[in-house]
Amino acid sequence: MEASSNGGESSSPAGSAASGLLPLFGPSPPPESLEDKLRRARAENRRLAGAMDAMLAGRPAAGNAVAQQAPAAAAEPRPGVRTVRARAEPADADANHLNDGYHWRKYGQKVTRDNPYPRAYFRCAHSPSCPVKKKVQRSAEDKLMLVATYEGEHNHARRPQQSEYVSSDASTSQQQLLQAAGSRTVNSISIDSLGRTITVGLPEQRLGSNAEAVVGEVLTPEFRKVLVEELADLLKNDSEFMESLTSAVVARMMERIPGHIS
DNA sequence: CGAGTTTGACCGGCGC
DNA sequence: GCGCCGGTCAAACTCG
Repeated sequence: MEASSNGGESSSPAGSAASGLLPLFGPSPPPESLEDKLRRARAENRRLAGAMDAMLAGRPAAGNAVAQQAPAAAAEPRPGVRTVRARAEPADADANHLNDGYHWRKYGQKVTRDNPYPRAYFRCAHSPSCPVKKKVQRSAEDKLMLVATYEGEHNHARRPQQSEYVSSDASTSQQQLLQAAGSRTVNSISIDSLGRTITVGLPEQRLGSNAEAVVGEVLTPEFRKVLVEELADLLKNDSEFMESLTSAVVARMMERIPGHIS
């Protein structure tokens, strides 16, 4: 899988100064304030996870995908058809695959006239009960940009999957952590999320300690909050994401203006 | 051995 | 009718 190839961007590339890593285990606050903090963190975590879920459910692509309306100048969008653009990992420069949390079966590939890169055709693996199809093709201008076109709506839940987005339960973090625990010691933990690798550093006093011993402490709402904040930060600083988000919002608003012709 | 992918063939819509 | 093109099929193939 592309996520495990670790070829993606990292918020704190391995080998960089420790200042780039997020301190996880600061000096312990008094127990009473910790409870409050945990409650707050839990609530915020739920809120962000919910917002993210809503965003992703509305437009099926996750990964580092950015869903957007069809360009305003393009032909009127067909109902149930959504276009999603996503930056591919450089390590996957040849792959036409977009991880969006659903299970797809490829049923064809075709070179089209206006694009030197082949277009791949996928059907939801739940077909024929699920009618959703998608087409994935690299952008002719930017070969690292994948353009996916989704047709139809899934009539089933996403499959549980590692390396997707921060979920509201601990399983994702746990899987990553157990992976980390496979090694004797850890000084940072990398989590692939939204197609990016987020590296969270452990404080000095934890360096070299047994990974399994660290896992229990790291599986906390605090840790997950750090993850969500790191994710939000990544997206905030991603000009491409912000640009696409802005155009999507503007398109939605224009749709709601009576008399507006898109 | 089953699930998933590849790839050439085939089909239908569309413009000329 | 013909050719082009996008989309789909299905047999062969690969991989775990």
